[in-house]
Amino acid sequence: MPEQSTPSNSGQFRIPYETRLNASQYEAITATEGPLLVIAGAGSGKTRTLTYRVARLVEAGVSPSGILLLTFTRKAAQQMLERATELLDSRCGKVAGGTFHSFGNSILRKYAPHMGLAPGFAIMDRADAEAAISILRKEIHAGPKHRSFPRKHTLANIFSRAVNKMTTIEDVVYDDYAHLSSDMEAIALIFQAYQNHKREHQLLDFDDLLVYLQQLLKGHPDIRERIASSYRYIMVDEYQDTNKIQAEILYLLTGVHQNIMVVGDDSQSIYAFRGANFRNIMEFPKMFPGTRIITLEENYRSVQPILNLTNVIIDQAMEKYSKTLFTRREGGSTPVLVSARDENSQSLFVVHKIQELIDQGVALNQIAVLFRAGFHSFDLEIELNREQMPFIKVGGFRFVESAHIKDVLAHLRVIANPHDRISWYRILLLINKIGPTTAQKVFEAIRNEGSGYTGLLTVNSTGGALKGLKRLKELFAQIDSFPMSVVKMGEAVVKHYLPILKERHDDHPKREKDLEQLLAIMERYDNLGNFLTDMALEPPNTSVGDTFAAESAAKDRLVLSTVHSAKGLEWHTVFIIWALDGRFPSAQSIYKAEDLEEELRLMYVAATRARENLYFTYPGQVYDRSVGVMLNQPSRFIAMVPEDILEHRWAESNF
DNA sequence: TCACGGAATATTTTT
DNA sequence: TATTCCGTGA
Repeated sequence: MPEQSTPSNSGQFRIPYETRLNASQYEAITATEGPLLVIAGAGSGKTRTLTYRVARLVEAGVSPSGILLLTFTRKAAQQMLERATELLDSRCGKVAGGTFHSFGNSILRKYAPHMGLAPGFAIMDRADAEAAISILRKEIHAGPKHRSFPRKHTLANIFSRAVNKMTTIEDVVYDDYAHLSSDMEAIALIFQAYQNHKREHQLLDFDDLLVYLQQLLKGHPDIRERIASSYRYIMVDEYQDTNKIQAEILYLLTGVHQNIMVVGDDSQSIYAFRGANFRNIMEFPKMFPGTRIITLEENYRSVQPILNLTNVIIDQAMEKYSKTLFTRREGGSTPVLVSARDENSQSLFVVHKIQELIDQGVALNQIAVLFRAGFHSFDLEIELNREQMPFIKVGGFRFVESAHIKDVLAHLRVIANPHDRISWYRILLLINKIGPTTAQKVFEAIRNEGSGYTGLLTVNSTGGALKGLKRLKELFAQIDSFPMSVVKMGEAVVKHYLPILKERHDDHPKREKDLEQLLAIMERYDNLGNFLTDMALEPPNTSVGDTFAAESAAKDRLVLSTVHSAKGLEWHTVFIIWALDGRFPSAQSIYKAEDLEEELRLMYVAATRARENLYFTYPGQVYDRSVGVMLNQPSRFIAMVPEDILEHRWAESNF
């Protein structure tokens, strides 16, 4: 019962919380009742605070299943709960934790019928959504064609933005895509068609998980009460990156008790493109009157010279809660800005410097190279391979997005949901002599059968497609004939798919290894639906290639990461490459103050990852064809920083 | 109806 | 830089 959880004497606790935390952190973990906002600067022990708070609540006797910890990735939640388990005991592992999306998923599975959904609804990832939009786009936009009608990718962005900001398609187009306003009607029509499509096929995209959850809570007071009272203590990490729907969900969830704690740093808000609004954090006290605010300003991560620089960076922001980080960590060297002749010389500089660091005894996995966009590391990856330096790449183009993985997943998805048109198309188009028209016909036959992929058997194929279709039929007949474990189904599909893989991709040995990895993951599942949901909702974050295998084992590898994927992490030494004006900030962001501001925060996030050493590098003389200019200036966020805070150097030309 | 080749074109970031 | 679009030949 809640009364138990507000003990005033710390004597009953086994863990000496007060000595393990600083005064502000301790205040944050003991203020368990009522709304609480923690403004936590970079490296100020945010994760530590959350972890200890979970442990203390559990130690105080709160039922673990009554605690909800919402984080940005499932991994973040897992790590915090593991850490809490180490601190206290295994009860902490029973705390409910995950992302807003995964929370939405689990609640909706339970209450699906109340929302007119089948409990077995499927989740569409971004690629699925775009594929569906593409089909609808062609149907609706069949009329007079002009070249600049938005692509599926742009349409998906517009739709998602409107949903996450809880506004209309019209508003989004006028505000953010003004050049498309002449296509307003068609865009709105496609959006309607997309919504209908999802409804008809029992499909939910990422945004729907939030929308349906919000509607469920809002429209069903009885259910809301039940859920709200089952989670007595709610904690939210990275609150600066939540959007309006998420804020509303929290509001609805905490109506009963108001025991909500959110942690965040407005200076680290970097997901506006996804509808996140850093003002959420400033509005929290208005949403929850009586909010207690605690600020964590002591930085435990970086040495003073690094903080000097990061403070200069963030001082350029127009709008922020003011806080100044300080550290007691002494020594450390001044961050360095390195000019390189071209991209390759930048890569060589980084490789060379890393070798130096290793010689000095720095572990490879304590070094990270960060960049604005996934492809910025291509050249460096080539050099790393040449030097046989092991690395793992996080962010950018991912494992599950690669064609061969998607192909295999599509086969599994139609087993789980025979009405999955997108996956059927994908499968059928893999077969020689089958194009869109034939695929359409086959799909109609399957749909008319109703009872699932047995409909495939009714297709009497003609012409060249015969052979391929026969193989496909055999595959499904085999899977259908007797119950199989998830991984056995996977093996059957892979066996069927291998000849196709070999024919279509000249680099098939590499891709074959990826498929083995996929099978290894499947072994952990005993339910196909759960496997597919996880692959959509929480796919492995690492990029393609054999690096993937090592996800669990903490191997000694260099980390390459997008800045977004580096959020919350830290390393001994950090390199920020492509710190070139026009790349970081990106060229398309410099026209809008808002966008530029987000780039600035992104640079701040990147720089605050470093504990001891921080290097910025940029290649001179890069031609940007999209803008038609030569880029040769360092990022405007650091260009004017004086030498005593940021040392300027040239990469030696013999690299 | 499919497959292929050339031209246009838009370019992060992620649940 | 790769994807996506569009026209042509089989």
